[in-house]
Amino acid sequence: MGLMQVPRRIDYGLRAVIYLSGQDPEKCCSISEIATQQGVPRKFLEKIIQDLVRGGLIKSKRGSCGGYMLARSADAISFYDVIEALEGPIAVNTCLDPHMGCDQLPRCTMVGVWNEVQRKVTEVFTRTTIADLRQTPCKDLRGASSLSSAA
Amino acid sequence: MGLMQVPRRIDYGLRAVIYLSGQDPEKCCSISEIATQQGVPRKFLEKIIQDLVRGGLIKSKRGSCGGYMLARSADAISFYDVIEALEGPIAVNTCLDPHMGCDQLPRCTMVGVWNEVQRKVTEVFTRTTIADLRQTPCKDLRGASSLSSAA
DNA sequence: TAATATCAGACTAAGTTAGTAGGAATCGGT
DNA sequence: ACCGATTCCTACTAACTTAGTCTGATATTA
Repeated sequence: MGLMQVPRRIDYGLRAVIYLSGQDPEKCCSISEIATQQGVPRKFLEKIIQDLVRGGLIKSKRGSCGGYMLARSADAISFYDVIEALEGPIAVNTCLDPHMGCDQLPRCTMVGVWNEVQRKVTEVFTRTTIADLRQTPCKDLRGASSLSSAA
Repeated sequence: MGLMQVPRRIDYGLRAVIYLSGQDPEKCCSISEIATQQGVPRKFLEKIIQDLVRGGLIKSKRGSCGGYMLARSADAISFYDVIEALEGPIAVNTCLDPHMGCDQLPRCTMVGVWNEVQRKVTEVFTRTTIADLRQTPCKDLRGASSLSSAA
């Protein structure tokens, strides 16, 4: 079910970052707090957040009263930053993966399409920042989008 | 490797349909012909093409001198038609899947983003027809796209 | 030093993907 | 009527990925 579907890791990671963006910037939030607030399995979230720490998006403080906070302001963190820190670059088809390339390139006519899709997806994710997502009500967005996509 | 990557099935299925679109519309092409011409494992392609037959995109003729041909003209078959026949509808995140929905909807702020991405991807795939892909040289497309995306 | 947290790595169970194998049904030509 | 070519159908498998869990080490504060 669900072609081109984003993995749970990314959904969870984004939720965590969004949650942190809504907290006092000086406050440290523990894994348990984030996990319960966002409804994400605690141990799983722990690993995800580690990747975000290594990726430099989140700062951590160890020990008692430790926890996590954003490494920079929410409007300087894009959706794409989170996605890339967790799963690496987007590659809609293997032929766009710089490591592999297209085996039958001269005759292939699809690369242009994959490229266009990838560019559009990347554009949205790059343009959207975590700050954009803080307070927007969801019901309106969803109704509007699905109606306009149906039209 | 490769977030949001399209499965091989779809790549192979598209190649087959594109190949058929380049043949005489009355000619029946066998699996072996398509497979060797497009460099796709034969038995695997067999199953994929079956799905396209069931989806009504390809007509088949059994028996000796049998084979496959497009069920309708190439400009009436979109990329999306092939994709959907092989893998069902696109759902960028589970919360967009009508069966599941979003568990934490009132507080969720991401649905709008997923929706926008999905709409754009779907738009490209719906707009592009198999006929568009027949003769376009690939090198030009690729060079142009990657340059403009880098800019 | 005790409690509380992050950090690190191995492990697992279930599902998906990419294919293979073997054969039954069907058709054209002789 | 038969033979060869081909589609059609079902079951199977090996490798990989995903979504977690478990155990424990390390660092910090009180």
